[in-house]
Amino acid sequence: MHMPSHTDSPIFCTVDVVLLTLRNDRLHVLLLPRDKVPHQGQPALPGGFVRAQEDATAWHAARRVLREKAGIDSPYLEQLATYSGAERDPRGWSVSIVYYALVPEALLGAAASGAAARIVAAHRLPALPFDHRDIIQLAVARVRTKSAYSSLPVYFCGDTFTMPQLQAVYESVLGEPINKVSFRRKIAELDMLETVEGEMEVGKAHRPAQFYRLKRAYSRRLSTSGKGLGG
Amino acid sequence: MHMPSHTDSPIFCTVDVVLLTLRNDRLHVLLLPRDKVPHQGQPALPGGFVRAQEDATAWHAARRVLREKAGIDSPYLEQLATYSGAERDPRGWSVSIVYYALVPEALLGAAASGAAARIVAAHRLPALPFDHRDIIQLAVARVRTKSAYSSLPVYFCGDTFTMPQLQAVYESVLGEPINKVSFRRKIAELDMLETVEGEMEVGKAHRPAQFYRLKRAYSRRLSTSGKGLGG
DNA sequence: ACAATAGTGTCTGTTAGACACTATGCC
DNA sequence: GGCATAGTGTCTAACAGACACTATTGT
Repeated sequence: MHMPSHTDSPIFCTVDVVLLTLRNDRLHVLLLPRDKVPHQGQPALPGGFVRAQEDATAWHAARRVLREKAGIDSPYLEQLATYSGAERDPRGWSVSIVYYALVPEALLGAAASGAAARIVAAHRLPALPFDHRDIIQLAVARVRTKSAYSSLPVYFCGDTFTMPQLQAVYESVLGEPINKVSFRRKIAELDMLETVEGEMEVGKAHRPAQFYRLKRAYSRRLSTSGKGLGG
Repeated sequence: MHMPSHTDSPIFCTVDVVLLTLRNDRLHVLLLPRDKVPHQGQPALPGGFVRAQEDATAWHAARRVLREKAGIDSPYLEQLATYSGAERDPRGWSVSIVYYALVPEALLGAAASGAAARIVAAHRLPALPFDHRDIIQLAVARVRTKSAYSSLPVYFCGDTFTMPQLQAVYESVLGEPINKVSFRRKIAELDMLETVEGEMEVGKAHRPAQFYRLKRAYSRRLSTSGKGLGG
């Protein structure tokens, strides 16, 4: 059986994670200072080598990296794309299997606030090493596209939320206002939410809003409607 | 600089290609007998090791593999997903960056008919090694989804085609009939086709159909409409 | 009572699909 | 002329967005 020998195959295999959250109604991404050369100390996507002994799959490697480097266990962690080639990393021919995660800002504030973590606006990225800028832009594009016809943005919310809150989240992700009636129709159509009985948002000087949560069946799952939302 | 040493990192990196075409109004996939163990001789997706010295990126590796193993240069070759893990290949921890290609049946007949190439219906797959069955099913699902709102199926056609031919292609890919008026409205909306002046389909005992081709600007590019087609 | 936002009923313009009609080749 | 399919005009039902109205809190 012929396989490339280890000496003539300097391909190294990594995972990178684009962790997205909403802050001030804008998509933000988590950057961490690189702990290794090249670009040591510079903000970059959390990433690391795949460890064949430890990680069952690249998905598990991404989950481990996110946990080890940012202390975050994201409920939503999905493959984005794989970047590869001879030129993207000065150390040699590299493969980076990239995942994206969506988390509520609250979860992120508690966990990743240690170290020198930076949460930067996705529309105003600083200079980034490797092809991390392209990667983030693809992740943002993917999330926007998917959000138009699915329950994806729910992962930016906490366990419970009101309709106006959820609508604001969708509007932030899509970057445009959504008709209130249409929005509620679409969400009802997806049939993924249930009311949190009795619980109401209180303390505001107006009619209180009903709290909702994802139905058990849809938890950690993705619901899609045929037609798309907003626009 | 710490990198995993070659000895403790037995990860090997491959590409696989799902080449899809339409035959008898059904999606079919190209399978080739494996030239190496394991599963030597069994039909499987064309694939091979990434060659760091030769391939600029995984995309180039996929193009090379398709060219070397099937003699095909596909105009459409796009990344599908990356499969990885310790269990999927008995040789060890593997990464397979998977691409999918769309070609007209005519192009395929001429090129890949050598050797023991098999073109099998995607809905009746034989037993396949590794996770190739899952991979093909993902590719088919991806093509169906994308076809509903884009010009993707045009890649199954030759250089020129009539509207009824194109509609039949969309119907085959989506697996359901499409309203003729709606279809022509959508295609016109995409604004990606131009008439081939004068050229008409002749020899049939009925009114001849106009031939169309992709506009130069849209050649090799993908056009998407907001709303989706058919259904 | 009033301000402010939650939530709903309804109207209207747009659009997708059904249907029917015309167009144009071969026989 | 008859048949078969290409291609188009038009009606209708479904749907998304606009608007306006009611509901319910705090002050």
